[in-house]
Amino acid sequence: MKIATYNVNGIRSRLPRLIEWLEEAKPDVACLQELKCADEIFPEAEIRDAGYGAVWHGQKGFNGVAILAKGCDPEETGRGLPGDPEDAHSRYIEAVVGGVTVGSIYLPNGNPQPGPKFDYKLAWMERLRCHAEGLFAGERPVVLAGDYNVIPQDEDTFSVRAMAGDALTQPESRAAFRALLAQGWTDAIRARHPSGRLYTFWDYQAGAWARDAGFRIDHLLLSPAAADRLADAGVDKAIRGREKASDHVPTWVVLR
DNA sequence: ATGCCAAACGCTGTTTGA
Repeated sequence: MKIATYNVNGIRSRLPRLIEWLEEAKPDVACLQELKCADEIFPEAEIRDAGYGAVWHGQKGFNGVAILAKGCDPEETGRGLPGDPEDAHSRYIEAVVGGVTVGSIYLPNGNPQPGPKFDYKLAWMERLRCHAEGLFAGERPVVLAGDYNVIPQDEDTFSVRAMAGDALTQPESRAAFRALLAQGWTDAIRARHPSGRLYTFWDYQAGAWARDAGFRIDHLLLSPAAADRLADAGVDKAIRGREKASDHVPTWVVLR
């Protein structure tokens, strides 16, 4: 069972690239982020024609998350991260597919920091930790996949110095990510590739792709029951070099 | 210290965000 996460950066402008990747990579489950479209204009028909059922939590202009499942409809188990009824951002959706609970996460970027956006990021991470604790306690296979907007360690960025002031590398961001992992989740890419640079994002600006100035911010966290089944994990790096590419690339695991 | 870029929105540029 192949489960992928892909921040598409606008599902309508990315649709040909998304369909192409679905046909090539054939994930059983695809968690999408940054749909940047309202619920009523989600391209359900095109995705169904490509062989995927979907659940989505959209938002006009920015944010928006979805879960796609090959040959079936994901069974939605939640939308919106619990813990703050005032939070109107569409950044979390959860579903069960083939006995695996899957969460699609679009964690706040948090820049500029310090400031209210960074405070929102940290509060969101604490809410995620609380929700993840409940999922973890269920002792079932769970995959929390998405754009975490956290560079976990120095080797996950092209330049520690360039990113020193960025919300993605702040000690508070890293500590919150570690607190989540400390519940017992497995960072699948690092479990499979303990060392080396495996970036998942390259900025559109300043020729970042051409000079391989990327970072690793798209993660798949596995509960023990899912980690026991981990067969492979990887990053579809070449996708970034295509015409009209997202600034993120698909990142995936294979579970036995 | 700033802009580099891209998408959405909606209109020939502005806003938002990464």
